[in-house]
Amino acid sequence: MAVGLLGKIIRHKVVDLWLSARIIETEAYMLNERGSHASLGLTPSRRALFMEGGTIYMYYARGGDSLNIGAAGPGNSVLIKSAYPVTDDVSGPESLAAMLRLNPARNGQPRAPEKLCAGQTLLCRALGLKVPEWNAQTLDASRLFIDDDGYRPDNIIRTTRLGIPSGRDEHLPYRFVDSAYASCCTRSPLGRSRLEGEHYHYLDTDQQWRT
DNA sequence: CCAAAGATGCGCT
DNA sequence: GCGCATCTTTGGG
Repeated sequence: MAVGLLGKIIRHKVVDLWLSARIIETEAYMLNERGSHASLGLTPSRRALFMEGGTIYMYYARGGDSLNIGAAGPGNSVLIKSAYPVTDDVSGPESLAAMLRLNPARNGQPRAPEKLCAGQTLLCRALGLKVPEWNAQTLDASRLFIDDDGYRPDNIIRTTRLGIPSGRDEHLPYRFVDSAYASCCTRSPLGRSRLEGEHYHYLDTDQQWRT
């Protein structure tokens, strides 16, 4: 599911505008694995992780709102980590302008489009997604949904998730990035001194096709 | 009630 | 790559 969401467009309606962004980076989290919130057990703030597949789980990460979509099976979910703003027939220039206003840089200046949704909390800010409004809710074609315009990533990078402390299954290769947008994700996996085969892999075409 | 710990972001080097 | 701001959740006293 984390791979399948790459390239899809997430759309959120704010007042009378659809705000849209293409998903370029995702991470998978599983119930039976130490990196996930679900593995910490069922509490009121984590209840959405144990609801029906498709339920939205939002939580605060270091002060900002973060978006997950529940997968099949209790406790499994996909964290939407970064995206790239989309302007098309549904979201015109005024939608992009609204996103820029919702997520200005710290100094108040507008961000470059490449940086507007380059992180899990930045994405939520740009799309106007808030924990109190969307946690434990379901997708809704009239307000928030995942769209498919036919785009498919040519190459997908598979690597380890960010921010997982050691001893918490930090080695699991559950982070996925559309390589065409690698420079616009949370942190590029393709830095100098990052080696293909050691720090990251490209997903087999075979594996990509199956998803 | 308080301290500590995050599935982070930013600015600086 | 590192330090620091940030703010909610959680668990212990």
